[in-house]
Parts: sequence; C-alpha cells; structure tokens
Amino acid sequence: MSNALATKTAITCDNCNLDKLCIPKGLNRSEVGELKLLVSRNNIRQKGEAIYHAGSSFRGIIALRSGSVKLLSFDRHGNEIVVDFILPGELLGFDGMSLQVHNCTAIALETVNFCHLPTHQIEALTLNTPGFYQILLQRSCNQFDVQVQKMMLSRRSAEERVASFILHISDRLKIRGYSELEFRLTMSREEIGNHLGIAHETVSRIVHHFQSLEIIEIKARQLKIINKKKLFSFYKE
Amino acid sequence: MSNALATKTAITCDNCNLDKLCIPKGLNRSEVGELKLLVSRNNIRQKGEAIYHAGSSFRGIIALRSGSVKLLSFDRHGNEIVVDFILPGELLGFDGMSLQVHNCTAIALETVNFCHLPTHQIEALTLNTPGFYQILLQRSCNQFDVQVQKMMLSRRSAEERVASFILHISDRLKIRGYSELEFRLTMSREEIGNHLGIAHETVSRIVHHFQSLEIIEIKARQLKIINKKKLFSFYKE
DNA sequence: CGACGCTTTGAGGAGATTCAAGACACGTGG
DNA sequence: CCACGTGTCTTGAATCTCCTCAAAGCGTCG
Repeated sequence: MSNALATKTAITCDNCNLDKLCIPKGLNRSEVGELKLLVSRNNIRQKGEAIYHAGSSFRGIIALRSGSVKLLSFDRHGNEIVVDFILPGELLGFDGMSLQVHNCTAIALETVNFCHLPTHQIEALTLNTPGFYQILLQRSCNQFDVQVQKMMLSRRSAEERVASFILHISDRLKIRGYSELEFRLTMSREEIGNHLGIAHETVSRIVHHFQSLEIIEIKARQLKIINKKKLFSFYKE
Repeated sequence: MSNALATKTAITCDNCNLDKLCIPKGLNRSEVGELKLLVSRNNIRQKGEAIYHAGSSFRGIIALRSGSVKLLSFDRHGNEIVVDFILPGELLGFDGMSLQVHNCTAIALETVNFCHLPTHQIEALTLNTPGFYQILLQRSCNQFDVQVQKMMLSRRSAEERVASFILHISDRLKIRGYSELEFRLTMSREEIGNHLGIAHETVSRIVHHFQSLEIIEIKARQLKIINKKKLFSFYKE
C-alpha cells in the first residue's frame, strides 16, 4: 500500500481512525476492502466554503474526516435555517438521496477534510455487498427517530433546548474519541439559536445563566462542562 | 383468486383503489403480482385501539386502506406527543424500521382497515424485487426532507402552522382522490395543537379567526375551505 | 493595533400559554 | 324521540416566556 507520490502514509479505510464509525460500520473485513477502493479521500474545504449546494445533484455520501459542517436550508424569504451540525467522523449528504437533488447546503464551519463515496459506487455496493444496503436503510430510517427527538425538543423551553444541545454535542464528540467535557463550539451563537429555534440573545443569556449556576464554564466558544449531572437534570426536568 | 369463505369480492393489490399510491408504487405489474401474495389484508381496528405500541417489535409496513391514525411518542413525563397523522391510503410503521422496535404508538382515530406487509416478506422482496429496495430507501430518505419542512414550520407563528396544517391535509386527501375542499377532521383540537406545538385553545381561536375572515367554514370537525388562495397566502406570507 | 463581526446585556413589547368558565355536540339510556 | 351526561370546543383575562431593538463590550484577524 506504499505510494511514492504520497508525502505521508496514505490514509485508507483500514487505518482511518474513524473506521468503526463511518460508512464501513457493520461491514466485514472483505467488505471494507471493497469499500476503500471506491472512496475518494482527502477532499478539503476551507471555512465558509460549500461542500454541496441545495439544488445541486446528489453526488454521493460524504464522511467527515476532520472539521465540522452546518447543514442549511432556506425559507421562502431566503433566510438560512440551520438544519443540523455535522461533527468530525459523521456522515452527510442524505438530504440528496430521496430526490437525487440536494435539499440542503453544506457549509464548512472550519477547515474540513472528507471522504466521498460517489453515487455509482453506492449502487455497485448495494448489489455486491448485501450488508451495505442494510446499513444505508437503517441509517436513513433512523432519521425518523431523530425527527421525533427534534419534535420533542421543539416543545421545550429555551433553557432545556440549550442544555440538550450542549449534551448532544458532548455525546457525539465522546463517541468519536474526543473530550466530552471540554471542547470548542465551532458555530456562532446565531447559528446555535437558529438551529434551536431561539434568538441568539437568548442563547447568550442562557449559557451565561448556566455559568452562574456553575454548570458550565464558557468563554467565547470554548466550553467546559463542570457539572454534567446538573446539566442533564436541567434537560430532563 | 375466488375464495368461498369471502363474503365480498376479495380485495387485492390489483383491484385496490390505492394501488398507485401504496407500497406497489413504482413496481411493475409482475412485481405487484409478487407483492399481493405477501400482504395480509383486511385488518380492522376500532377507534382508540392501537395498531402497534411503542416498544413492541417491528412487524412490518402497514398500508391504511381506510380510516385515519395518529402516531404518538411519549415524553419523559408520559405525555403524548402527536408525531404525525396518517390518512387513508398512506403507509405507516417506519418508526420501527431502524431499530426493529417501534418508536411510536399508532392509534386509530376512527375505524380503520389496513394491509400488512410482514418483515420477513420485506426481506424477501428486497432480494427478489430490485425496485422494492429503491422504493423503501427513497421513502425513508424522504424523511429527511420531511424533517426540514417540519423544522421550518416550527419557526412559524401559530396562525401559519394552522394554515399549513389544513392545506397539508387537503393536499393529501386530494392525492388519494377525496374532496380537497370539504372534509371531516378526524382528530380533536387538542391533537391538532399537540401536533403543531400550540395549545388547543390557540387552535380554536385561529380557526375561528380564519372563519371570520371567510377563509374557511368550520363547524365542530367538519371543515370547508372557502378561499384556498387566501389560506395559502396566509401560510406563505 | 484597528476594524469588523460576534457576543453580551438591558428595556419594552408581542404572541402564546394557562386557568377558568360556559357553550356545544354526541352518544346513551329511558 | 328526547333528556341527560360526558367530553370537546370556545371564549375571556391574566400571565409569562421569549423576541426585538438598541447599544456597549469583547475577540479575532488582517
């Protein structure tokens, strides 16, 4: 697997540290072997750049190697709606799968590096790799569960939403092997508020409130969870 | 296909008036032929009875022949959350597909009659009928688009939500061949409000307001859309 | 180190909720 | 067929949460 052109050791699905979490999840070794030949690796976007635009044709599933992304939709007045945030190690692109046209725009919140599994390869995989279809279907049906969760959250107070947001980010980072208690938010208060359906001033007031209760420490975008239990009870209450 | 035990002509996927809208959608004739042998038909539930419960194992996809259903989840205090309403001709059960356990409870809002495509038949179909997998995947990826739509709606005023709700029901009934301008709401104000994330009193006030503007006529649950254009502009505004 | 964008903080106001009470519809039994 | 009771729907008044607008403080990056 040595490649004279590569300045570093080539990163493949085999040695990628996301291997248990990304597309290969649930595939056996030979299936991963097949997958790694089909994936376009080491794609880069700088902060603010798009990975794909709403309306563009679906080109395949993307796995974030590093960096984070916001997934946007636009309302009838052209205002951004932050549909989701994608963290390192997570997948995106599913918004284009139904109609083969992207429903959302994906924008890098910081420099990102990603892998890309093209559409025609997806089709090939679903034919040759039985397990792959299962993963794709489960993954997309999972959206239903996610939807219910979001629906419940939209009934809650602004404070509960912010608590849930922080805990959710924390959990997702933990799964990928990052620190669950101390991390940097890569999105603005505006983007958080937009995502949660509250004003950015409200986000500000609430994180300040959590800080005064010694639940978190927050300075600009650097966040430290001091009392996770209390934060959780805030959300569960 | 004659059956001495059947008192009426047996209803199959061939003569079902939902044939273009239900599971066979997108399948060719021979594929429909295969499907109709696998489906359990003519299941009945009375008003208030469950079709499946949250936590029960996934048994397959259900196609509503007649009647309507509410799809519920429950919050941490056991309060109902009305996740969705399912109208005649529509499918349900997808909330169990991801984890093979139902995430929601489906309750009949009136007497319902439904078909049932069992899990093992789904698996068989995905192997033997290439088109079926595509439909299932598209259908479930579609949940992503639905999620974005709901997210947008949750940002809007109570009035806009109610307008959107009425128009949405109207559109769905129209697709199934029912009157789009005059129909009976099978759910209570409470259930509508719950679904839209507003109080039932607010629903009441708003439909009354729409009536005073001569946009709709509503008497108890019987609804007549007088000025669809105006209703739409209310929603689009 | 200066400028711009992001974040914080305050004051006032709008929209929706909650609570409460009365009107209405529907199904049941007499 | 009508009276009755229960659950649903309507309507009003007070309250509250969160938003909007405005201005000042802070951070970050050229």
